[in-house]
Amino acid sequence: MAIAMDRAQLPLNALRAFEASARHLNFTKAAQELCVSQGAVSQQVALLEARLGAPLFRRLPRGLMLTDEGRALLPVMGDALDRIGAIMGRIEGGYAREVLNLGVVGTFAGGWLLDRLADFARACPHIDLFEADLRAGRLVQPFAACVDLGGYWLTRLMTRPDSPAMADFRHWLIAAASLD
Amino acid sequence: MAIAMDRAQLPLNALRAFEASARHLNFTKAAQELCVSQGAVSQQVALLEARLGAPLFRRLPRGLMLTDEGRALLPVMGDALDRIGAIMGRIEGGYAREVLNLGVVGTFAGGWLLDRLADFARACPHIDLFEADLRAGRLVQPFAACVDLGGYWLTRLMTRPDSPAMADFRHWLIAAASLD
DNA sequence: TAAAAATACTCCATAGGTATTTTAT
DNA sequence: ATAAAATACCTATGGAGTATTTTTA
Repeated sequence: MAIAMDRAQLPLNALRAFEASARHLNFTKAAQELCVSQGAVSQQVALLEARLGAPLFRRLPRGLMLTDEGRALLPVMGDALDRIGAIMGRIEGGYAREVLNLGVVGTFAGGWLLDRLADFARACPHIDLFEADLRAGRLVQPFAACVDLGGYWLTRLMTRPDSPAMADFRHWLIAAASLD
Repeated sequence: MAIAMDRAQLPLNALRAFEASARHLNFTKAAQELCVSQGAVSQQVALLEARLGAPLFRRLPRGLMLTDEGRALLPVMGDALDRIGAIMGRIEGGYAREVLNLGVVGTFAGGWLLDRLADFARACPHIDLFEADLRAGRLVQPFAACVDLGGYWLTRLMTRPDSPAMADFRHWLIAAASLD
């Protein structure tokens, strides 16, 4: 696995411009969505491509085509922006008050636990957010899984289990089972 | 579910400043990590809090404590930046050439499929990236799941299945099974 | 040839720096 | 009293606008 790019250096605005461009396959339409000019989007994408050392699009007379690199980048950025937008909307709307954090091992999450979490979500509508880190020893590490259900998230937690912020989570539950 | 914040308006740099601050629980250390001044981080976080209409930290004499809102935001941002940094590193290193995209329904992915994908990854090391959208009719919609295994990703695809970009994916496979 | 991207040039808003004050225990 | 955050003020860079040229099927 290649070294991850340092997050301090990530050109986040350029990545957003890329994501919109890749969805529309058209810089002009992306610019409209982002409320900026076509030239601005073109420059941001060019900057990103320069940083990566690889083109993300092939420029065609009637729009754009994704390169393999662009094709790899699009779903990651689309997903990231979706999730960020969702949590921002939740917080803005005052719906991020109660948090349940959950660590799960193995195939447990897909069956027994998931059923019960659906019940739990119905029983405790005031608890808004579930987050889980799933690790499976028998697979190549690191293993992680994340699950969305109905606007609630089972997504990975413990991204950095040694972070001081993790010491203060309200609930901390580790569930482990071997259901193979 | 609250309305998601428009991605064009997301203050991405402020969100990055928040994420570093939340990990360190300290603006000064976050500033060092980001190679900017303490005042810059303080201002960015204040801007973000103003946008959200909610504080993300409680300021203490010896550092910071996350509010519920901050606690909800941190794992989302940490995860997003991890994933973005990883894919950027891959592309930068020239490891994003071949892409296999995969849609999966139900509990299929956790068992049968996952075993075979591990084999597949060994057999086809030149295919770098797997991506999957998992939907389960019996759960509250929308349901999605994503799985990381060993630096490869099974993460959700079809974020926007109607996007023109999706028409051009190299492989498109839908696997469905009822293994309950 | 036509639609859309690249580019050149300019401008300015905003992110950031420095220095100082305020806060909370 | 002290460590760290907030603030004030200033600077400068990078993001954005407009207009034009270039690209390529």
